[in-house]
Amino acid sequence: MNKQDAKTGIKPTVNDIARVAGVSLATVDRVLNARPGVRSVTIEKVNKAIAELGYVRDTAAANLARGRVYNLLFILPDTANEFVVALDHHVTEQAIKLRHQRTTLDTVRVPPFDPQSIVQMLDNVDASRTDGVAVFGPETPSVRDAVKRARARGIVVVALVADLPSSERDHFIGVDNVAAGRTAAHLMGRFARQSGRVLVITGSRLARDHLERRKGFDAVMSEHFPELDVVASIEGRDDPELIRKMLPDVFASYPDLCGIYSSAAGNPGLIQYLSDNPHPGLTVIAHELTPTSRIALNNDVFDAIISQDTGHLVRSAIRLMKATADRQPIDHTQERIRIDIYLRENMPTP
Amino acid sequence: MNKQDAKTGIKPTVNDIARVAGVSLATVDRVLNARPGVRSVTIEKVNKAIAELGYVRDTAAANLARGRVYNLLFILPDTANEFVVALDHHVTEQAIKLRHQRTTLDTVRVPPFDPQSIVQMLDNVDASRTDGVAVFGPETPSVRDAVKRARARGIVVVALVADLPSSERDHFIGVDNVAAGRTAAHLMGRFARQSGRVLVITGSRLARDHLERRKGFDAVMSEHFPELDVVASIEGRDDPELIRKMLPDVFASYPDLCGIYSSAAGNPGLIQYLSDNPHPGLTVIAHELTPTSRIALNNDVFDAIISQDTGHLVRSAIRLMKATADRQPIDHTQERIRIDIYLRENMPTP
DNA sequence: TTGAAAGCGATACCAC
DNA sequence: GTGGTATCGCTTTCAA
Repeated sequence: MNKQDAKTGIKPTVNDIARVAGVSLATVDRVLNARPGVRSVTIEKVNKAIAELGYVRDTAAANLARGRVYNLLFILPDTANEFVVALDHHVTEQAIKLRHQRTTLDTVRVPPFDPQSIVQMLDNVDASRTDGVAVFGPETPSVRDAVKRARARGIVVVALVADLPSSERDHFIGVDNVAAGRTAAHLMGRFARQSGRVLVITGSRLARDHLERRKGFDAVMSEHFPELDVVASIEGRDDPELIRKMLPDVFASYPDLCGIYSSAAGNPGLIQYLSDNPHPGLTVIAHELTPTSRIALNNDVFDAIISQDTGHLVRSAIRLMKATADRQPIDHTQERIRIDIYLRENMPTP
Repeated sequence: MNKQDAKTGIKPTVNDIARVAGVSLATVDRVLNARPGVRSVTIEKVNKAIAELGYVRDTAAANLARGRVYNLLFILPDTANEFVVALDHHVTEQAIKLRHQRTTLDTVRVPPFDPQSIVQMLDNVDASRTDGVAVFGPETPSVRDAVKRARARGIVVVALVADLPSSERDHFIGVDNVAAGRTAAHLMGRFARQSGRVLVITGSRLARDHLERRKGFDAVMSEHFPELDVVASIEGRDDPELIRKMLPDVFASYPDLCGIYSSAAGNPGLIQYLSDNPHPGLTVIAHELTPTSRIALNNDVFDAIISQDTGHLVRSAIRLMKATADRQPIDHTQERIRIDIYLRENMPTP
């Protein structure tokens, strides 16, 4: 006897649809996956059954039958800075974990601040071997076009950390950097012990995330903390050594410097300088919780750190690439990357 | 021809094990699932093949074959406070999402601060119908014992928000509340505009999370900010109306009050009072980002909010209960709940 | 244009 | 103690 009496409110399956629609399993599958070669009358019947039963596909079973494998690629800048190292680390970690879940993760490193390398990487991605790519890089016209080309080939492309809005990437995984800059300014304003000058250290004019932070920082400083004077920023190019060398001049020029906002990478240079030349009363706010910045926070060299969870960034990128590739819905609250504020007291244990 | 030549480095399956070990599928399964009735010699053979091939079970396939369904239960205090409402909301949200992924989620509400109701609920949980329970409640000897009994029956029990360490619960999902209290103190110390008195509003002496926060707060205040004097705390029992009524006396007693740390629930009462009786220069730090506290932050009634992500709490609890029920490994970095600090500038959009 | 039947990887019932 | 085999929900040849 057939399990006809499955009216029991349990989950309907493809078999139920086939029975109700009076067609075969194969036909149900054709309709379900929009495959050609089905009369529209039949399509109607099947769709009616689907709606009637409230059918929802069991993705796990589908992937099993299909032998579905997700091949994802991360394109990261080839810098030694700890934030990128942390991202890379998390990709590797997920890679070994997801190997047993039909997912492969690869990472390629391209020269930093070099749009052409990214373009080249993107153009080399083979749609038949790669389902999705996560890109952390500058937004230039050439990158934008390469992203568009990749997407046209059917590859899912997401922007990581720094957005590439003009490229029509599938998703952006990262924080609102304008808000991050505003947050830094708010903390600077409330923490600064006196009025005086404030220095901003930026990274590159090419980096969208850096520009946005700067913008947000300036807005809040001028609006809410007029007693603090933001002086011309220095461009550290994420280079610790360069930053360390630039600082003596800055302090010489502004004896009343009371705050520094390190909005990009290169923190080790700043920390080195400040450790060698202590400036008590100086309020320092930097980005990204890393082994080095963690120590600086513990030693009162930094007063606060604005951060984003690298593990979350990577896991979120993976989930979004898979969901997009499968045209599945997204849980936006889970994917929203928060702007973390860390003080000495609330750092997570390493 | 058989797919003998699967030496291609691809994932080994139960079939590969059976072939290599020279036994049947059924026997492989017996060994894999530690079922009785297999000679130790045979067990050896199979285990050897498993190790040799580096086999890892495909959970998706296993759950499909098994018809595995996860039935999980959340026990939450029956209060109208927004934090609990948010938790409840996320449980419901996940419930409808996971319904299509072999998972059912239920919530029961028990009277707040009432250990006996929790004990009753726990004792009534049927191990044959429920795989795991997440409990948010006070740590009392009776609750501790009920948790132990539930676990003895084979039910996974996790503590949510407030830990129940003495119960030997399977996991705790929540923040380090001592550190949260320390964080609040650090912010209070840096934000307070002058020296003076600081008030702490606690919830219940039964609530472990409240006690821990208080402990952390006091420690940092006395150690780092001696210019601020923490006065005897008031116990608000998470009751907005009660809190509102207690405040006039407090302000009368301490004209130099310069800070309030609202360490538990009941914020609406505090906000109401402060809106009716503005105290410019007063630094207020509260817990949990909710619709109400969000507005208070926006209106400068609150200076900062210490929070924990309710969506993350719920998703994490679910993942942990499932993983524990299946004896699967856990990604601790993903499950760590962060102590969030929110200023007006970095609140996530609602 | 449609259907029958063989899997995907793992489990479980029923024999021997 | 072991092995054969149907089954889970879905996909995919191969025929008809």
